[in-house]
Order: sequence, then C-alpha cells, then structure tokens
Amino acid sequence: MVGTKGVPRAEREEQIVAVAVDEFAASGYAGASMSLIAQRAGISKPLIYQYFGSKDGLYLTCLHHVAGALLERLELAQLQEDDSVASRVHTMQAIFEALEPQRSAWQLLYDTTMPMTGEIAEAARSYQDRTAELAASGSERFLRSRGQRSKLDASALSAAWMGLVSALVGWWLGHPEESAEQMTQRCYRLITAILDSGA
Amino acid sequence: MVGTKGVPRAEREEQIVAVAVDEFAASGYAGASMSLIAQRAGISKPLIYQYFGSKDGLYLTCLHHVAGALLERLELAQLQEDDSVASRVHTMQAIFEALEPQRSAWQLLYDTTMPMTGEIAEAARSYQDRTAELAASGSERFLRSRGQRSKLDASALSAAWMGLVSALVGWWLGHPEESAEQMTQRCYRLITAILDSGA
DNA sequence: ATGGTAAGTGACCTCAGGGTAACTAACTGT
DNA sequence: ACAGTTAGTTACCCTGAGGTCACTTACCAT
Repeated sequence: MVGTKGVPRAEREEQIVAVAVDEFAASGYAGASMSLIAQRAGISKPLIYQYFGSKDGLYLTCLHHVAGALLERLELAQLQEDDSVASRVHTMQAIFEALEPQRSAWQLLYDTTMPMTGEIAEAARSYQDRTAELAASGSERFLRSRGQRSKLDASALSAAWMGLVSALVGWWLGHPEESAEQMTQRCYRLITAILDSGA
Repeated sequence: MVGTKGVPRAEREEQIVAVAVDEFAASGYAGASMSLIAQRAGISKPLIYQYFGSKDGLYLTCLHHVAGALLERLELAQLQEDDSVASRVHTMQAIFEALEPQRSAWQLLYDTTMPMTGEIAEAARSYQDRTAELAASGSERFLRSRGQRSKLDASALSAAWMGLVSALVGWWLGHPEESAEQMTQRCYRLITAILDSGA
C-alpha cells in the first residue's frame, strides 16, 4: 500500500519518537534497528529518514524529548533538598513522576552503546553532566556537613547515588504495576530502615 | 606473514581472552568487533574462530573466566556478613579484590547488548541469578531484622544495592590509580558518613 | 477539474561484521 | 631427511543494517 494515509507530520513524528524511545531504551543505540522501529510504528523506513534525517537525528530527537523534561523536573526538585539523607526521597519522587509517562526513557541518558564522538555524544554528555552536577553538589554538601572534604569521596558518592537511582528505575521497569507514588513510598521505607539501623 | 609464530595454543588463548574481555566490557557484546579483537591481540580473525568457534563461544569463555572467580570470592564474603549495614563493606572489599586483576570484567556480567536467548544468555542469567541471590538474601535478612517483611521491598533494595555496587565499580574504572584497598576504605568512610547522620 | 504539495512506499545501494575454505610455514618425533 | 601435526594467514562469502531514489497516492487551494 502506497500513498498518504492522511496522518499529519507532527502526529507521525510523535508516534515514531514514542516507538523509538522504547526501542532505543530496550536495545541501546547500537542494537536498535531502524527497520524494526519503522515496522513497529506502522510505517516504512524512508519516512523516518525523511522526517529525522538519520539514526543519529532520530536518537537526538528522542534524547532531547526525554531528557529535557526530566532535567527540568530534577532541577526543580533540587531546591527542596537539604543536608539530610531522608530528603533524598524528594529527588526520587521527582524522577519517578517525570518518568511516569514513559518509564523506559531513563535508559537513553546512560546508553553505553552510543558513539563516543559527534553531536549525539555531546548532547548526551551535556545532559549527563547536568544530572551529575545535581548529584555532585548534593553529595559534596552532604559530606561537607559531616566534616568530610575529600573531592574524590564526593565524586564516588555521587556515582554511587546515581547508580542506585538507575537501578531503582530499572527495577521499576520490571514491575510496571507499581505507581510512581508507590515507588516513592517504597524508597521512603527503605531509607528509613537503613538509617534506623544507625551508627 | 604466514605460518606459526611458535606461540602455544594455551598462551594464545589467554592473550585473546584478555583482549576480548577488555573489548566486550568497553563496547558490549553487540558493539565489540571480532576483527578488532584479533587486531588488538596481534593475530588474525580465523585463529579466534579456530580456538573459540564463534563470537558466542569467545564471549562465553570470557564470561566463565571472569564470573567464576568473582562469584567464588563473593560467596565466600557472604559468610562474613551480619545484619548491620556497615558489614556491607566486606562485600565491597571482596568485589574490589576479585576485580583487581582485570577491573573491566564486571561489565560482562551485566551487558545489556547480549542476545536474550541461547546458551550465552543462560550462562549470564545463571551468574546474574547467583549474585542476585546473594544480594537478595542479604537484603531480606536486613529488612526482616528491622521488622519489614515486604518481598517487593526486599527485591527493590536488592536491585538498588547491586546498582550502587555497579556504579562504584564503574567509578573505579574511571580512577585507575586507586587501589582496591583505597576503594574499600573509601566505602567505609562513605557508609559511616551516611549512617552517622542517622535518624 | 486540476496542479501543487504533503504523505508514503518498494526496490535498491553500500558497507561492516560474523564466519569459512584453502593454503602455508614452523615445530616434533622417528 | 621427512611426515604429521600445530599455528597461522589471505581472500573470500553472506547477511543485515544504515541510507537513498524514483515513484505513487491522497489532500487542498484556486
């Protein structure tokens, strides 16, 4: 079947991006197949190229679409943070809420299979840096308030925190029946349990 | 240049596996190139196929080589654990020490680009399950000792813990000048700082 | 009605990467 | 010396994935 189906470009682009985000998240940049994305979106490959130019172009669009909203929400949540560990739950809440519309989005930011050079790498790095900075400033403040000043320790703590968040999001992906709010409360319970064990 | 170079098979296999582990860790199963591995190992592609049969065969060998030692060490460390959070540092120590000879090994276990079916997937899943079980039993015991009995919470905590460990190993990869012992001490400092903040 | 434009496709090109066939040169024991 | 085995290579095949060309059909303004 050939010829237009009467679907306007903007709408098609949304459909394609939705499918692509999912596919990129599941298989990574390298593993994802343009043909498969086209097939799953119910259109043919050349249409994707007409709209997005290249695989990089599509990925870039997906990345901005996904990371833009997330970062905005995250930087907002940052303002509610204080020195306490418990307040970290706010960050988790922000992430869960921002991710609710398309949970798999998170994987795009930390895809290890994307090329290490070029526009797409720069964009990803830029988003990664912004999230890392949020985590880092929090970690440093946290450690300083406890009398530790090692830059390296702060850097490691920051990495650990981001890995922890990443893993929880991954767990969430495997438990789709859980709502964002349930996840937030779960985090609260866990953090409390860990801290109560104290000293 | 053609013909033997006088290197016995066992030795060559070791060289190849060493390079392959590195390459698989860096680019993932899908992204790694057999040609590149051959080139970096200083031999030609067919020799790899002669020795390992296929890409899957090579990956499998790498996986067993790497995960076997790690799991053994990890299951040993498990015995030193108690209910406290602080004792988790023993697990970290075990991981750092087991990984010292080839740090990038860790990535192999959790490569998301490997095929989801076949012998290699089963092997990976088996190793993942063994590590997950270690983490899970620890998490469950930990939560139960604090009066919480939710299976889901334990599962999430387990995932979070594994993500945290994974991230710290990743951080270590980016800071090659740090020794395993320094990493262990760093973990001790961080855990202490978090717990001291208590309640 | 009709021409221009937007939406859409089948068939192809190109090239990288897994995998193989056929050949060659050095060791090793008799 | 020489035959057999082990270590090693060059040159190739084939599939799949990114990407493009030429073509087709529906919508829309005059």
